[in-house]
Amino acid sequence: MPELPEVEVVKKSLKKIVLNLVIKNVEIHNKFLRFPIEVQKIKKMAEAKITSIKRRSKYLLINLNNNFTILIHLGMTGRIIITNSKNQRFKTSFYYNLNENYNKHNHVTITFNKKYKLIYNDIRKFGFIKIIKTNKLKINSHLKELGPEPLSKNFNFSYFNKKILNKKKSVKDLLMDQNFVSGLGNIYVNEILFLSKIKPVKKVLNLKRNNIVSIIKNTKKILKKSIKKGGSSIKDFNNIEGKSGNFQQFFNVYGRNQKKCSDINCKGIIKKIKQANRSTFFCNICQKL
DNA sequence: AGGCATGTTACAGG
DNA sequence: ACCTGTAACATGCC
Repeated sequence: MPELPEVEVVKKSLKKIVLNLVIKNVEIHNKFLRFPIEVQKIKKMAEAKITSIKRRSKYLLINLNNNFTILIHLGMTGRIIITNSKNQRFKTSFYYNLNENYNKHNHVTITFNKKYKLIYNDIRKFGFIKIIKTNKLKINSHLKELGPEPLSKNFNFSYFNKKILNKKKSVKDLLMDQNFVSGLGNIYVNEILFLSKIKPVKKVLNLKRNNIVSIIKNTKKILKKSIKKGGSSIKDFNNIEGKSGNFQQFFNVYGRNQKKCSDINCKGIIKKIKQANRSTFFCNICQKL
């Protein structure tokens, strides 16, 4: 579920609950995530206080007052569950199919003062948790090569135009490249290219000025709108107010194979193809090469 | 049963 | 050295 808007919503939710709490205990139920958890290292975070919570791309950074940062990536199915002293879940969490079985995918439990708990749950275990020296974050291998945040001023025409020189890849592959722009994923890239009326297989060297302008504009627009709607969820996702993210109902192409183009003036049909092993959805008429 | 899934990265080959 | 594409990771759903 998590692309930039979902991680941003999780970050905002976390800030409201766990900021300034003190870690009292860390339990590892299963250390074999994308990268094995360094058990001793993470256990040493006991007694540290959370001083700030940030997001970079799809990564969450939980800064502590002991000069360390907990770096979390949610992968495809990672979610964070926060419970209070009565083990009641705050409605802050990614969760889907939270049936009686869900807690078999709880991998890490961090207990705070007030008996609040942060549980890292991840079905497919593509996510990870690492402990990094805060002053080494800039040279961390996950973060150092990342392109600009799509919502920042650094993601602008001159940056885009300069970066695509001599590139042979398709515009979809470009936008998926976290070193070009960081935080977009398969859903939002498909949606951005629909709004920009550009065929995902179009080569970047064939992009016109107005294509670039339109991609940048639509990227910012759709991400902002999704964050405002509480993110999207193919399954269930609740934000701190207990409302589900419902941005998915605004999808124009993602998951709409063979359906009519959502532009009422267009007679097109949504097609599904594969690019770089990922599904691409586009309207066969209004998205042009 | 087989294909598919919101992500990243190690590796092979050019 | 760079660039590009592919496969792999693990689990569940349809």
